Amino acid sequence: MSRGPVRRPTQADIARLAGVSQATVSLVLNERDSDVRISPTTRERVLAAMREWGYVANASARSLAGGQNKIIGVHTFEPVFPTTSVDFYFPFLLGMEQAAAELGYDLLLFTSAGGERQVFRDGSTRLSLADGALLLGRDPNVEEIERLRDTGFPFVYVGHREVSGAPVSYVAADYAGATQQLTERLFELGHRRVAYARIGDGDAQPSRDREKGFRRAMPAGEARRLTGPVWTLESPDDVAGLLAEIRHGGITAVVAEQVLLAEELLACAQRDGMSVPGDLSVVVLGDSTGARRTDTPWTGLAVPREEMGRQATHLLVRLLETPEPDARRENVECPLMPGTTVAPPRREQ
Amino acid sequence: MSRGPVRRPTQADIARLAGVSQATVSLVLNERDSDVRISPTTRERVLAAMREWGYVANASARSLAGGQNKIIGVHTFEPVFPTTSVDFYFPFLLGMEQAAAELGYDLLLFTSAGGERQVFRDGSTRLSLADGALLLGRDPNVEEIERLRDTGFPFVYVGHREVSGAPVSYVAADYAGATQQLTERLFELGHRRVAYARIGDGDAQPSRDREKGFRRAMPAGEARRLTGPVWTLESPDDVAGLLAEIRHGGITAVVAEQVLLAEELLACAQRDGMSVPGDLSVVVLGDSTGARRTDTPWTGLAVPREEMGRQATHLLVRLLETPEPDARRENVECPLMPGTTVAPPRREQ
DNA sequence: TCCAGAGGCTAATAGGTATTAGCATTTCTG
DNA sequence: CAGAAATGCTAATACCTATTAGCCTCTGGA
Repeated sequence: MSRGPVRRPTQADIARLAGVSQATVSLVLNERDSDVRISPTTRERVLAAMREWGYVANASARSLAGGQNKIIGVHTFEPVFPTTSVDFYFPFLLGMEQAAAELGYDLLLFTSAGGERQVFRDGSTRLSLADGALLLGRDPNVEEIERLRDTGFPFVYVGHREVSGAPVSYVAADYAGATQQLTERLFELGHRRVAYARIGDGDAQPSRDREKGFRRAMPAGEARRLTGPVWTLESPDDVAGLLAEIRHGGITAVVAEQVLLAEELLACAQRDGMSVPGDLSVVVLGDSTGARRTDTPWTGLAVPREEMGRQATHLLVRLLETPEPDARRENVECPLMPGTTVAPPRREQ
Repeated sequence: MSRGPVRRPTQADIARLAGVSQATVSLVLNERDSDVRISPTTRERVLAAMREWGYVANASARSLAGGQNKIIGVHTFEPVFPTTSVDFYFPFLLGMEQAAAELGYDLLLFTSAGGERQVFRDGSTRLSLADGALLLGRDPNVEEIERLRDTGFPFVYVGHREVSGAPVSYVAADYAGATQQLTERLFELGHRRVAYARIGDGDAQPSRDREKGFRRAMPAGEARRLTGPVWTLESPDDVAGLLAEIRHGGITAVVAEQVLLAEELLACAQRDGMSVPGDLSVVVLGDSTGARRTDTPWTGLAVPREEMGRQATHLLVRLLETPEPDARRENVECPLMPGTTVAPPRREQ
């Protein structure tokens, strides 16, 4: 029988109904242990009226007036759509969902920025409907992040972000640590010459972190360059050349940044009659989201996306409830996958 | 250097700067072709001031003044968590996300209802933070749906829902139609005795719809009962007995409600030396979300979850923008999966 | 009897925007 | 040149909540 949008009851309506003032309704609603006291009788009358009329605070008014909404915004810099992104995106969301539920917050997914997924649009942002925000994306617009930081709006980036000017809060996977451990394990097994390889430029933060971990695992001294070369390929087509270099250089183990690279390497190696891990150990630093063509159980790391989502949410809520002037950074350990693509090097014949 | 949140410039600030009134700033900002005109000179002055000071409209104030929030609420009656639900839940969400993005709405995920996932809590609901809501869940609380309907709050259920009293709007998969087509196809292939089987009680709406489709495909007349028996098993353990009945009754094709049932049936049949589809054709009415143990390409239907999410979102937005007194119901066709588990019956020897 | 103090509540205001009635000025029309 | 119409803008108000200063009443003590 509902004809047209029914106007939602406001605090003023409830106040009229309960025979009190709007201010009293607000005070009851927010249960502040402020200096203002409300008698239990009145409180109960107000609560009853709220229940009866299904009163719900207006989020916009509330946030305009400076109150909390118990809403966490989630902004992704890429559309979730192209289905390839789904595997990347959803585990984070899952973790956020779980943490938000525990903490009593709802999640506001910003989808409406249009194709470009900007935080600011026509100079305005809907983000501020939420109490704070989680930002997410492999290829964020750095200027927008800086601009948002400068507004003082609380947010946490999911993933390692360094921007110019003041730092921002983030929760990142500890790629460096995991890579270091994996690489050290190769040396422990007896490998002496270990290479690092990636496809694409190594400019992205996760890429830099991984390389840093690799370098940290290198033995000290001047042998370092010889011991652990880093190759950056432009495309998967270059893998054949990489393999030639590997054989030439007496390299017995490769740390591959991406699954795609590792798979290509495996294919080339097998074509050359080499076995993995018999002739060549391979460690992979990416996880298997996206297209993977083989079921090879790679030795490497897993990206703890769910845990990152959870932890970012917890961090944000901490920041919301007790604001801090400085940015906070947290690392989440990457679980190591044992896999079957690493073995001791073949003994010199 | 940002010490504390810098106050963002408001329209009043811009107005002062450009030597106009706040109203003018608002008018310039919104470029309404209203009856109010602004001279190009003034417009330019205002725009310049906005640019210079990095003016950003306050979303809360804007929606407070405007009424609509451009937010669609999403309520799930089960937690997304137990990871088994993820496959069920996310495709819907994906469709909603896409549609919401197209339509310029954001998605508010209600997670905070605590363990019980109730719409109403203490008699009030956070749902109305949003302009309207999408409800979702295999096992919803029917009373809550009725109550929500009676508040006049606009919502669309994703899935077929019938509740007592007035009807509610929903977008459902056309299980009945797809089941009917699949069953008719069996008869066309020459099967004469076709059974329907399920595990668990058939009380849920999707179950009833499927059975209805099955019955519709039956040839008319009194032969109907004999032609198409319906079995309801209590547990997978009963499948062996079911198979015995099938062989006894000369049944050559089975319409199985769940993948689990079909897989069990296949296992039993093979144990008995029967082949599928040689000796027994099997159609499956569930899709493969959740644990499936074999890779059998079942002949059956797919649940168009993404499309349902998309369509529900579109329907809701239509309802929001031009309110209608009556509930709307829409069906989404289930794609049919050809699969390899259906064949003509073996010729009588 | 007067005063102090506490208890219980309200009036008033801020917060930033959108909208509309209406005012002042200029230009057009006959 | 008077009156009408168009132009360009502003003042005022509504939207709904949170917060604070302050008012009124009642109790207990001196």
